[in-house]
Amino acid sequence: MSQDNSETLSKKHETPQIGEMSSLSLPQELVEAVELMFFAYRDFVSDPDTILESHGFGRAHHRVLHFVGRRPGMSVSELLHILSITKQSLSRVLKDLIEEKYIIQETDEHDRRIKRLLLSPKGQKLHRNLIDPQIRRFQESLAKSEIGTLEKWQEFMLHLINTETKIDFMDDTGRDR
Amino acid sequence: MSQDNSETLSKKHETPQIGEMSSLSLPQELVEAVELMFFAYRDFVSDPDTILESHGFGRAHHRVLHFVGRRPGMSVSELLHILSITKQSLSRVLKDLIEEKYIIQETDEHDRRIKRLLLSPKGQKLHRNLIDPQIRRFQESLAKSEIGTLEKWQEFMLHLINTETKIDFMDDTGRDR
DNA sequence: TAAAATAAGTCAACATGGCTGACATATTCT
DNA sequence: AGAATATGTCAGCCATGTTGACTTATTTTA
Repeated sequence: MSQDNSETLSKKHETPQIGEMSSLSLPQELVEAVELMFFAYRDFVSDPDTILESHGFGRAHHRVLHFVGRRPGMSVSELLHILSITKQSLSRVLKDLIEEKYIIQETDEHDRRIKRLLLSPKGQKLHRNLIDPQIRRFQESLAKSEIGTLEKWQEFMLHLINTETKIDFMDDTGRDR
Repeated sequence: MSQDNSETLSKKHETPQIGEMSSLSLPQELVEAVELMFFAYRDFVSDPDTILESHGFGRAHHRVLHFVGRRPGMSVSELLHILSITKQSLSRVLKDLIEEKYIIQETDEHDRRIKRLLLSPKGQKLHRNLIDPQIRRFQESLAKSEIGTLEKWQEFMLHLINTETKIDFMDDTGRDR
């Protein structure tokens, strides 16, 4: 990825560039960064789809498996909060996962209204199969990158997220940075 | 529930490789990276939603506006290819954008089957309003990051995407062919 | 202890944006 | 002339988001 240019876009149409028509021009490398977000995220999440499909699950199931796997014993409302979806949306996928015994519910011992969510061994196995290709993709990318890339990438990605989300994320990883 | 396993913050580059392993532990910082992808992408794309909503549009409309804006004069089939969706899916949103005059179609002068897509001034303005908060988010994050962060971030993100997609991305930025 | 708040679950309806299959039309290529 | 290509359309299915209204347990509180 080199930078600069934007004058060398000798395309088929004589194209009015966005920057020219607007009052101010945009930093071109950040417009490209917007697209990097789109493409990288799309390809990154595409890996687990085949596996999910063979189980009759979708990405919503994946997310639930992931967070329950990462934070075993979390309550339904904590899960709702992290996912930022409604309980009716969650309900559909959570029901599937519980019925097919990927996720186990245990009533909290101190407050019997709360149900703690856990992955069954079956659920752990699926979770692992889903995350493996994503970890591998990271490792392959890191192998092609300079030393120190991961740390800078992490730093930048963390800055991109909202403060409220950041709190969730910290809670989720249980560490402070 | 959130009692957290140690994890040495030192040498992150000696991570266990996960080639053919069954129940070994995963490199924890890469599991966290999976979540950074999820949270960062979600918050990143959340910015334009309010604007879109006020126009009665969704994210699908945004993507079309974005790529047509970035690559004016592209054909419908080129757009389909970049978005990796079916023409029936595209049709719904493209129809809206054309009817409401955000996007203009011009028949190609040499092959009258092909329709070249362009943003109208109205479309350019909306595109600009949609991308502005995302650019701003990047800039604010960069301001908090070390020098050289963007380049390393870009490098890593580019490595994450599939080869086929990479070709699209390059074409899209009109460079390195 | 009765009332209120909380946690979880359910039903119903609706929106968005993916998908497939089947066709129609205009245009260009062979 | 016939095949291939680019675009568009109809119809329906599916996953996953939304809102609103309501139920059932259980715990907290006034």
